[in-house]
Amino acid sequence: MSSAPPSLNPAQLEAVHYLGGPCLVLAGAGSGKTRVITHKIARLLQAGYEPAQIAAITFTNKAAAEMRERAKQLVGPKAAKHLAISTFHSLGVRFLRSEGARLGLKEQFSILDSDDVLGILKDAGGSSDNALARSWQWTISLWKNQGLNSDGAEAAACNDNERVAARVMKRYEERLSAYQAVDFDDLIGLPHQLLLRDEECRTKWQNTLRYVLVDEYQDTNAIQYELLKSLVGDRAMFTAVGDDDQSIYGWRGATIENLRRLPEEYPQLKVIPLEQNYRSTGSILRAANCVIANNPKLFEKKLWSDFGDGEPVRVIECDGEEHEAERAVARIQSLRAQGGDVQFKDFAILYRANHQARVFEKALRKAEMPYKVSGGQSFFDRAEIKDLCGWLRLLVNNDDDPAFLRAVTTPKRGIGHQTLGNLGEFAGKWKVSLYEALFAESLGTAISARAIGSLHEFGRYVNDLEYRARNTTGSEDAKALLMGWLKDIDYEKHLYEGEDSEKLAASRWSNVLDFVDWIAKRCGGEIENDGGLTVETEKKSVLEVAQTISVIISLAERGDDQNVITLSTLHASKGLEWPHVVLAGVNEGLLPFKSDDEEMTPQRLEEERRLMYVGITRARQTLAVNTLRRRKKGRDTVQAIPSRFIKEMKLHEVTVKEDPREKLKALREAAAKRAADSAAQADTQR
DNA sequence: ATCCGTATGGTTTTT
DNA sequence: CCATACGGAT
Repeated sequence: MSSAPPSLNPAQLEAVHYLGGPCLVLAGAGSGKTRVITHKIARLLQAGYEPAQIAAITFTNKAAAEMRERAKQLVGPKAAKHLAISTFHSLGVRFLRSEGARLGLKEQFSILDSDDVLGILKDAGGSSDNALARSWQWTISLWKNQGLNSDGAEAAACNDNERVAARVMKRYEERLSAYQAVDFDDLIGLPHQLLLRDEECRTKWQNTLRYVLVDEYQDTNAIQYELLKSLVGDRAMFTAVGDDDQSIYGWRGATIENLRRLPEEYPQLKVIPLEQNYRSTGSILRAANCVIANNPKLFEKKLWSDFGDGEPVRVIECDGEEHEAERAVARIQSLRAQGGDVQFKDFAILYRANHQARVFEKALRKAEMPYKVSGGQSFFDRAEIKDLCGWLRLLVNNDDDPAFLRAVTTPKRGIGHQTLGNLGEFAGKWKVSLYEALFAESLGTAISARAIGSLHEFGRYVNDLEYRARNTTGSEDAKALLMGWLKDIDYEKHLYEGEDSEKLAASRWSNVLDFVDWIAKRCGGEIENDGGLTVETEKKSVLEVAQTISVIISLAERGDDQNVITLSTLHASKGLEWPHVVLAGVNEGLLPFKSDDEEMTPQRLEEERRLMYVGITRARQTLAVNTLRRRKKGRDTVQAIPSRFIKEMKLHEVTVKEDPREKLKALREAAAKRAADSAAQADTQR
């Protein structure tokens, strides 16, 4: 974290204490926005609001958890516990759990993730083509975010593809309601619809959440804005915190229109810019300001800090990708060699596109330096692992409906959406889980005898497996049990049938085997040779291990405490900071990114520039900007020109009007580093 | 028509 | 490196 000042600065104070009406805090990078939000929460409590009446909305679970943690330190655990700090989506879940009945949704509805949705769309649209199904998913999501249902979409469809998508959407809607399931878009869209049309409900919620704070406001999309508006009502007691210069999710539907509209729709809006930065040196901030100055401004804002100039921003010219990676490695080594307490975790290498990570990974491995690639999809996100986790979750908790749906359909066992729809309806009527409904006496009234047969068979199998999982301990037996299970459900065959490429299916199967080993190992009982001592680890049942999987996953996904170099996309780096940052591949075509088939509009370029701005402002002490002289394009290497953003940083037009002694010191250090750098570089080139 | 091989080229992603 | 696209072969 940045070194926080002992007290709030005047702008922060104003933002915290203004409770009189709608408020927009323009929080520049590193300006202490989380601090403002948490202090404002404390201020609201002081002003007489109940914790449960204060909502703070973020975009990611991680941000929400962090916010709650920070609030806890300020207002104490008791109050913090009741604060409504959550993501847009989990607020939607909470809303629908309590109000869903008004929409015919049972309390225990299921939430589908995007893989689930893809599967349903392929099924509903009768296509096994992933790309096609994904394009439907994309189109449908866009429609939903405009507030359209399938009828509206049908009318709005302007070409054949869209008309097909609209028809698929119709069937998709039917499936969702039959399964008593919603997708991520519904978590925002349905509450919005309900608030709009049900006055009683609207009043109730406006009285429940009396003050709303929104973090990363520049990332909201059109429907989130509408939801917010109906949530705060005419009283308009809210604070939006955001930075138009860090809006980098336009391609995902986020719109800075929402920032433009705010002062128009709320003329009494209080706008407070936070311009003092507590993160970066003067050189870094100057470069950032210069770059962003090329964008038309929505609100005037200029970052400054009183840390002094620090190291100048360095532009590093490289021959090609490999050379760039070598130089980055050399740079890290030389900065560490300079002494001080420079850790691996103090470094980040940031790039535009994921594939750029490869070369760096290779170079870091070669230099035996530890690193992590953030943003790369986790082992547990793979479809095959999610399938198996679905089964395990069902064993742990029979009433986990999404897990039930996943397990009952993987692999296909003659239980189709018709049957599941009926089962879902039945379960909804009697307010029981799908699994419970399975064994109900009166199920015969809702479902054909044949289907009941398959369902009962499935239920008995799950029951039996659960029993065995509970009573199997030790890794040997556990492995046998798990392999037996996979054989029973014929999962390997399922993989090979579901995948047209044999190679891919084989790699999926090998992931499955890894997963089995991973669980089995945790069941213990193995004789381990630990430093000459023979230790028999404690035995656990398969079911016990299954119970802890979600915890283990969340632990594995974190790992912020590890002392490793971070490799990350610029997008994923937003909100984070490192003492030393390397921006990789800052060349025309890559950053700003230019695709062959899409035109570079001014808006596009502006978003790319904001991306550059985000990258620059991640750095606390040193920033290196890499350019390539040649870059790989497919087979051959082509000439590459430095990004226009480099010129925009105006690194050479700097007139330093700081303490001359500071300047001298900086120069000396820079010279020393250059020497060390080129020495290290010469080394690696040997 | 379908399948397999090689060629080609490559954004960004949370819920 | 991996996914998709397209062309040649069956």
